[in-house]
Amino acid sequence: MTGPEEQYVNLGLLMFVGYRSMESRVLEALHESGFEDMSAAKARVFERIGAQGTRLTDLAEQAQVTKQTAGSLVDQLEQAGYVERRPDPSDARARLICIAERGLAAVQVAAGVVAQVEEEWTQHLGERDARHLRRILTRLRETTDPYWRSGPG
Amino acid sequence: MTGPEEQYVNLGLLMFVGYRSMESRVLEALHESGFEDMSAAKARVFERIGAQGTRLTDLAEQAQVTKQTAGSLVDQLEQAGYVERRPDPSDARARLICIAERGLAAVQVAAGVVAQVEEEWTQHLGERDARHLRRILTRLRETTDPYWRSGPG
DNA sequence: CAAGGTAGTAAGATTCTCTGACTAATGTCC
DNA sequence: GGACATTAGTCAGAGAATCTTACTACCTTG
Repeated sequence: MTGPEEQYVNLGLLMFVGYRSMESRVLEALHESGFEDMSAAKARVFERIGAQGTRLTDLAEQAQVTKQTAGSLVDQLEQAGYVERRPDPSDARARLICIAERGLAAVQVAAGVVAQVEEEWTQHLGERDARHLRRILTRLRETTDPYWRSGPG
Repeated sequence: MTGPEEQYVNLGLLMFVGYRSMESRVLEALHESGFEDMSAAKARVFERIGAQGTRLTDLAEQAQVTKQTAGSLVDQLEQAGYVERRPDPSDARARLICIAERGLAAVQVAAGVVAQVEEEWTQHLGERDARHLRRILTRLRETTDPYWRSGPG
């Protein structure tokens, strides 16, 4: 009780700091690599597109924005060449949002930065705690992610 | 390629899910308690106000927005009675943003929800992993939080 | 086929956020 | 002490993100 005691910080805030750090790093790298029209909001939708394409409604739910917001962001991503909309063979109302050529290039850059940041974090935390962190956060997701395992398989 | 294998999710995204969950819960409780004019953006600034008051520039830095954005949010918080600006005795240019009466009431509600959510998380993860999570995130903050330990003591 | 639900779009307002330019107080360096 | 750079904060205006309400087209179920 005498030293420079660490004041209490809630877990949500602690996660925010880490999340925000990763986001900034990725966005910064994208801007430097010619993807200057990528923004945080667009990236939050973009990064949730699955390999076989994802419906707008699912993107909206995962990113936790309304369908209209997601739709507007996808419009911009489409015009910028990051994604394309294809008809969904299983439902004529729906369309699958798929990653287009420019999007693939961005994904590669982003994946590189993510790997590097995670490596830096592992250096700081140690292999053991880094593994722990991933495992615990993954388990936490079971209670905090409304979308978790309700998605389209 | 056969089972429902857990697909790789980066640590930033994992933290986002947890952070967002906490934020939603707190905001929801505030809205139900008569603090309907509180928003996520305002809360992100508000929750960083220290016990002795905090300067606008520090709030902006911690919340990772510009001074202008923070200033605008503080204006709204002030008009809504959550905070008040007082002269900073140590610098006539600066003012200390302090939590006002209504703000204290909101803090109490928020603190209650945070405690409850953390309790739920502890139930899900187990005491041991919950402690681990806090410890690891706190340590991670040393590398990810640009404001960390650069603040006004 | 009719009724109700789901996928997505349209229009418009509000909120958040930034850039650029500015004032006033402080700190620094001779 | 005075010139100059720095720091705290505000003003003005634009752009981005987000929401609510309302709508169309398609699907599902009986």
